[in-house]
Amino acid sequence: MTKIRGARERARIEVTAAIKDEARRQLAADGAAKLSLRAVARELGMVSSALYRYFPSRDELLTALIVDAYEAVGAAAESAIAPPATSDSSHSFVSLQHAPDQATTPDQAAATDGTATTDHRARWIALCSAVRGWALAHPHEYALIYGSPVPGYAAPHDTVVPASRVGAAMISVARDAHRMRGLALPPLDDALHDEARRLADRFAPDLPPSVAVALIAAWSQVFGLISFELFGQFHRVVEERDAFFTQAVGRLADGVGLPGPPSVREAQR
Amino acid sequence: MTKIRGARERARIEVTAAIKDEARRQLAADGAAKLSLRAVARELGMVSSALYRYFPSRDELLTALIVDAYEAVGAAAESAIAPPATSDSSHSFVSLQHAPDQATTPDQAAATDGTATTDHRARWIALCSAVRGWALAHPHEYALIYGSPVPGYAAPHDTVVPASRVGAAMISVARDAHRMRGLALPPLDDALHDEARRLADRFAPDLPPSVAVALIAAWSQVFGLISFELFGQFHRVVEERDAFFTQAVGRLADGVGLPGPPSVREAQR
DNA sequence: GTCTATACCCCGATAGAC
DNA sequence: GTCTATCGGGGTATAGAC
Repeated sequence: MTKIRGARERARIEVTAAIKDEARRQLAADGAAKLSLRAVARELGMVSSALYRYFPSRDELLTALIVDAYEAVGAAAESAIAPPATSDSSHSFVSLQHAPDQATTPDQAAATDGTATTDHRARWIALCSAVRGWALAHPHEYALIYGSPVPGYAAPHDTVVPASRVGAAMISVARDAHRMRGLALPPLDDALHDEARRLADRFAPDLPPSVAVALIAAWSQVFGLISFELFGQFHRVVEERDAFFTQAVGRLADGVGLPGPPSVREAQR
Repeated sequence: MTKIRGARERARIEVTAAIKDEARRQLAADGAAKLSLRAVARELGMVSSALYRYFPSRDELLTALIVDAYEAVGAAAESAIAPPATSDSSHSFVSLQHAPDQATTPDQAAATDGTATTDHRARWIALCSAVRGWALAHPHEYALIYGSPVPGYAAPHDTVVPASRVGAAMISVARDAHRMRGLALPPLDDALHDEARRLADRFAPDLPPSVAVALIAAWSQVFGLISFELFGQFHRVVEERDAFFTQAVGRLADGVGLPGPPSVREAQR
């Protein structure tokens, strides 16, 4: 299916990649709203009309960049929670190498060798740190998918599956914890009973409804932390950002029901 | 100081307001990155060069819009936590009327008549709901200040004080709770001891350091919830958004140490 | 699939008359 | 303070030759 058939196809794939690379470069300089086919073409030494053979419009190019970004951050999230290698087969190694840009923070490594009780929590923190690492490494692509919507651009349906990968990874961490009876049940407002059922049915059929609600909230809150850091709201406010982020997502893990080390529970109240 | 001196000044003020209004209208249509003085002038029946008498550049106009937006959302936040009227003086009434667009959610009204124990939590929820209400009513101005940074635009120092109003309001809720001994101490990672001290010294000198850290995290997480709702990530995911938001910020209140009703604590574990 | 040429739009900013 | 005119850029998209 993805097999390269001949020189023609190969060339097309390479040019397409070159166009997207240059477009990403321009994204960083001028933002998504001003992404222009002409400028991309100019920089590649092509003439603008030639680009239309690869992308039928500016919006299609934008869509390709958005999908790529969602796939990249999703891959970073997934590889951060990859099971600790069934064997050291080349397969799992490749999958780990798949997102070379992801940040491997010290905390992540430190947390990984914890006891079985803290394992799920460590995976959650590793996941969140990987997403943040990708975001810090690719701020403009992050802004493209998690920042303000691009005016006049309506995301086509192609984007919804890639967009769900990070959330799905979060759900799978909770699911694993639940399977191993390592999940505490978060409280749930009465007003959300129906919504919680619906959410669980639709996104996490094997999880308790209250966990589904807590997960969605935590999901948005992780990106709240990252967006504030990336968009400048933490400028001259938060300095030790690695530690701050790790503590914050650790507390979010509490909210989802992922157990923390005893020291945390002890300090409560 | 703000007294109108004559017809000339009055006219200038009115034209300035008209320009900003039209600019806000265009913000909604095309986004901040494409805000153009020419288009504003065209729509107002002026010629583009005339605008330069009011705003020396496009960026100055953008700055004015940003400051206005921060002031508006700050005012909404502040009036949501206004003390329950020392008397029914016209002053406090005016201050409450100052942000007519803020959402007064049912939850907010319901929570307000709780016991003294839940009072601080209710104020927190009211504050967050007011911010969300303003955001839903002014999505493009919200995107302007809390969305992706405008490419090529560097925020001048004039924006930092207005930008801090919502955060300051949150701090004041926690401060009031602390004064009345209604604040539980959140846990704090060892790695954050210094940072926590610094944050408390700088932004909330009368609050315990661990609360300062928790507040900053909660601050960013509230906007994470709002941004995900506004920027479309909750599309076909979260349906009952009022209730969802209220539950989520209620749980954030727990994280900051603002006491919740007994039912919540009971359900924990 | 790439090229030239073209139609028809947009912008920020300034000079200088009134 | 508003106007006309202008400089010097930018853009999307298509037609039609090669």
